[in-house]
Amino acid sequence: MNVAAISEDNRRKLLEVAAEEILENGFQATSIGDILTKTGLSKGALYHHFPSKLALGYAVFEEVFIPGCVERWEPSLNDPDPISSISALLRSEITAMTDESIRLGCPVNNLGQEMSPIDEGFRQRISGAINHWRSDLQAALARGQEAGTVNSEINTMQAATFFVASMEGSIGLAKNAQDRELLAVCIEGLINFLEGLRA
Amino acid sequence: MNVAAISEDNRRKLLEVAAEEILENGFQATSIGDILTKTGLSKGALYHHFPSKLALGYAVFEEVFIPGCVERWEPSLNDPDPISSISALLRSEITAMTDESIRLGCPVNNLGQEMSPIDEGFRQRISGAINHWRSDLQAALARGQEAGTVNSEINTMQAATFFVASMEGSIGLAKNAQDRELLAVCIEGLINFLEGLRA
DNA sequence: CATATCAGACCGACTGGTCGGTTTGCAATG
DNA sequence: CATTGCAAACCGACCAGTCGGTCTGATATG
Repeated sequence: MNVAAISEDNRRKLLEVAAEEILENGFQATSIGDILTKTGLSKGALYHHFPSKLALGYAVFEEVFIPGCVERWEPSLNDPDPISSISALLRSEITAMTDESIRLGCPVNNLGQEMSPIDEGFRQRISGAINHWRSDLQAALARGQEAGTVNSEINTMQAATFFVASMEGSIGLAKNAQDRELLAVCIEGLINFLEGLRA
Repeated sequence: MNVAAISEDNRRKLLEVAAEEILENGFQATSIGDILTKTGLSKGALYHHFPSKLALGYAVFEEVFIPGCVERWEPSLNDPDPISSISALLRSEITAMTDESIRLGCPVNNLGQEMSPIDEGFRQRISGAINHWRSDLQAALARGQEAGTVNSEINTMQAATFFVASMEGSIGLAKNAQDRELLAVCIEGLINFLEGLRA
């Protein structure tokens, strides 16, 4: 492995450990020192790759958290019958989520709730990602309307927005309670909502 | 004003300033020093009234955040037609909330999202408060069923739980976007949901 | 009524430790 | 031999929390 590859490897390691720490403790309470201990790297390495803790946080968001979300949702959002495929995705999440991921909640929402009021850089990135999700979902519902799987009379943007809000709220409730059953109850509500949008 | 009253006054001042700081910065990022500066009191005063920062945080939750929530929701939860009165409450919140309160979100949920994974004391208090809210809402819906204002076939606990999740999610979305219009769109979804529960 | 006593309320300097960030220098590599 | 990549020592600021001491006013006593 050449030097450039090793360097890139160290950068990824920093990003991924930082992501774990931020998910566990929040951004502000995440310690640079802890990240270094866990990676086995030094301050020099970290500040070689990232100019500041804030820049590291932004990079974690863009290069770890967002790709993780996109990967999970993309298939359902391109399905001509989005209601069925999203319902299936939701149902699978109930059992697929680990206890840890229930306890830690949604990385994007966590960061948004913590940082939006106090850092405009985070807020814009997170708000942008959520708007992206909303409009992708809206587009999926609109395509569903054309394909005849979604009721043509609904306001797709309103439905997409409410869905995203309820989804994040559901994950948050289950996170606080540390209770998979509560997640299941909320997802049942979400699926009921989606089914109500059918043609 | 006698000594005991002044002392109690200082305790309240500490609690209220601490509440503001926690709401703005989160619990972990709240600095004891900042609270002291804003109150004009000293370390001695704070640690005379509260044994630790954590104990101060618990007291803020129980004596400031929770009473504020209860006060707002209690009337609607005792109404024989909860769907109408909650809908009215939600509609009034759209205009009644200040820009600042949109930016800062729900104190209880903020604290829950931040502290649940890392402090069991906070988690249990917050989880308890949310369960209380859920079961009060469930009871209100059940009374609505008896009074004939709520569809007798719905699962009241499931509806109450989904409502709470969606409500918190809606506030969170608007907080992140710092956008009152987004709050209005989400609340429209919430009201649609409630109207769907009518007898 | 005057004085002594004492406890609760409070002050602020100080402690050990952690924070994010900087600097310096060295080893490996192209 | 110049550059990249990183290690390690180091910096000042700030953190929560402690502690010795002071002040105030209520109560007990003569």
